[in-house]
Amino acid sequence: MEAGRQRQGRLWSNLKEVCDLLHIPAAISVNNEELLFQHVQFKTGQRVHTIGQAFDTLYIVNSGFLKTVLIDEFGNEQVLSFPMKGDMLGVDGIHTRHYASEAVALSDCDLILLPFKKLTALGRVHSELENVMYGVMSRELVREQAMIGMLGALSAEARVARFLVSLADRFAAMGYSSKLFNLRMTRHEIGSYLGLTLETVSRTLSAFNEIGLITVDQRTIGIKDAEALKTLRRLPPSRSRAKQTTKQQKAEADQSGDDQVLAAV
Amino acid sequence: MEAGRQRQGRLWSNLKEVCDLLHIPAAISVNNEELLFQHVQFKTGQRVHTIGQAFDTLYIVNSGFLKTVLIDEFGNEQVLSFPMKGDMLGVDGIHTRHYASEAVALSDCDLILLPFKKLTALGRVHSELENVMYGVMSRELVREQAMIGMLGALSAEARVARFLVSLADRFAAMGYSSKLFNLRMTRHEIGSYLGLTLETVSRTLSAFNEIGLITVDQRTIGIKDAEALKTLRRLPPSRSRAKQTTKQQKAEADQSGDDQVLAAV
DNA sequence: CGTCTGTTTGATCACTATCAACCCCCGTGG
DNA sequence: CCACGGGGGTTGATAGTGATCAAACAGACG
Repeated sequence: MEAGRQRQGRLWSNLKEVCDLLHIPAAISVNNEELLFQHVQFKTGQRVHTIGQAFDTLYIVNSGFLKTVLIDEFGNEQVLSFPMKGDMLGVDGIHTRHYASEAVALSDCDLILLPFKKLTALGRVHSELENVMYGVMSRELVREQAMIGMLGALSAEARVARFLVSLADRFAAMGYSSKLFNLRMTRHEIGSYLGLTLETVSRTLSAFNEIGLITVDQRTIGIKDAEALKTLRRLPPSRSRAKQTTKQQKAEADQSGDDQVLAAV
Repeated sequence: MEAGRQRQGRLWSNLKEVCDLLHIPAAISVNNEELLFQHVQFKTGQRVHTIGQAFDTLYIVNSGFLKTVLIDEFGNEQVLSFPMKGDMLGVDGIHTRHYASEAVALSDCDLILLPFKKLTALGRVHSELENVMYGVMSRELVREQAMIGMLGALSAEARVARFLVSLADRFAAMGYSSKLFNLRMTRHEIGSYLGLTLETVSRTLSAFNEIGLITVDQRTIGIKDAEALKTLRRLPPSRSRAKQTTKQQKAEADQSGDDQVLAAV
C-alpha cells in the first residue's frame, strides 16, 4: 500500500512505518533508511507459521486478513484471533522458541517480517524499542483478557453483537467504513472464535437482521444500530410469548444487581 | 521463605532469585547484591492493585495465593487467573499505563516489587533482561490462549478436570504435593474462572468423587486418577476437520446414551 | 450442469443455568 | 455453654439456551 519502498523488487519498511502501523507513538530517531524490514506476501489459504515450528520472526500485518488457530488432539480448530492491518503475529513463539499457534491467510496478505534476533539486537542500541515491544505484548494480553471475560460471561447473542462491534471499530481504525463491511471468515470460523456453533452464529445474525440491528447478505454486514449492539445482553423473545417485557425489564434494569442481566438494550 | 534477605527490617531479593522464581534460566552475571528488589506483604482480602489504577510496578508472587478479576459494567467479577508462587502480576498495565484488572490476595501473600521504570532502566544496561521479560510476557500470552481454547471448546466436566490437573501441576512445580491440596478459592470463584456456575462446579466435583477420580472434602482435594482427569472429554465439538474419525465418533456417540457419559480417550 | 463449500432454517435434545432448600462449619455474643 | 447468624457448599427440580441432527438452498467453479 502506502507504506514501504521498493528494493530488489521487494517492499521494505523502516522502523517509523512499523510503529505507525502498530499505532504506537514512536519518537524514534533512528537512521531510518538503514533499518529496513522486508515484506512478504501470502496468498489466501497459505500458512504463515504452524504450531511447533521453530520461532524466529514476528510479523506485522500491513494488509489483508488472517486467522490464528489452536489445534486440539483431534484436529479440531479453535480460532484465537482474526489479525488484520496493524496487528502483530507470532508473539506466542517467544517463550518456548516455537510457535504455539497457527496463522492462516484468509485473503491475500502483505506482512512485514521482524526477525526477532534483529529486533533484540536493535533494542540494545535503541532502548525505546523495548517499550514499543512491551506495549504491543501488553496490548495483546489485555485483548485476550477481554476475550476470556466475554467467553466466560456473555450469552451467544451478546458475543456475536460484540464481535460485530469490534469488527466495525477495527475497520474504522483502518479507515474503512464501520457501517458496511465484508466478513472475511466463515460462520464456522466465527463460531469457533466465539465458542459457538456455526448454526447459532447464523441464527443470531438472522435475528439481528429481523430486529433491524443489522443487515445481512451472505458475508456483507451492514451495521444499523451500533449502540444497541454494544449494550445488548439478551434478545427480546422473538415470536409471541410476550410477557409484558417492558415493565419487567425496567424493574430488572433498575436493580442492576449482581447476577443475571436481561435484555438491557 | 528461602529467597531474600533482611535489610531495614524488610525482605529483598536479587535478580537471580527473581529469575529463579520465574523459572527463567537467567545467565545474568550482574553485581547481584547491589540490585535488590523489595518485598511487600498483603493480608487475605487485600487488593494489590485495582482496575484503572495508575501502573508503575510489576509484582512477582513469592508466596501466597491470589486472584485477578475483571469487573463488568454491573459490578460482576470475572476471574481471569489464580496467580501463585512464581507468577507475575500487573503486565496488563504496561500498555495503557493503567492496570486493566484487579488483583486480590486469597491468602496472606509475599510479593516482590519490580518497579517498571527501574526494570527498563536495568534493561538498558543488561540487555539479557529484555529476553527475560519477553519470555514471561509470551508465557502469559500462551496461557491465556490455552484458556480461550478451553472456554471455547470444552464441556463443564472437562474444564473442571483440567482445572484440577493444572492446579496439581502447579503445586508440584512449587514442591508441594500434587495428590492432595487445598483449594484457596470458593466454588463461585472457580466457576467464574471456568465460565460456569458454582452449582455446576460443585456437582462436577461430586461426580468426580463418586467415580473415584478424586476425593473431595470441602476445600481439600485428593487426586486419585490424574490420567483420567487429563484426558477427560465430552462433546466431540464440531465436525470441522471431519476426517476418518467418523467411526470413532460414532462409537462414542453410541455409548453416550448412558448416565455416565465420560468419554475418555 | 453437477459438485462442493458455505449458509439458512427447522425440529429436537441435553447440558448447564436457575431457583430453592438444606447442611456444614465457624465465629460471636447472650 | 449454647443459640444464633452468615458465608460457603451440596443437592434437587425445572427451565432455557445453544448444540445436534437434518434438509434444502445459494454461489463458485471446473
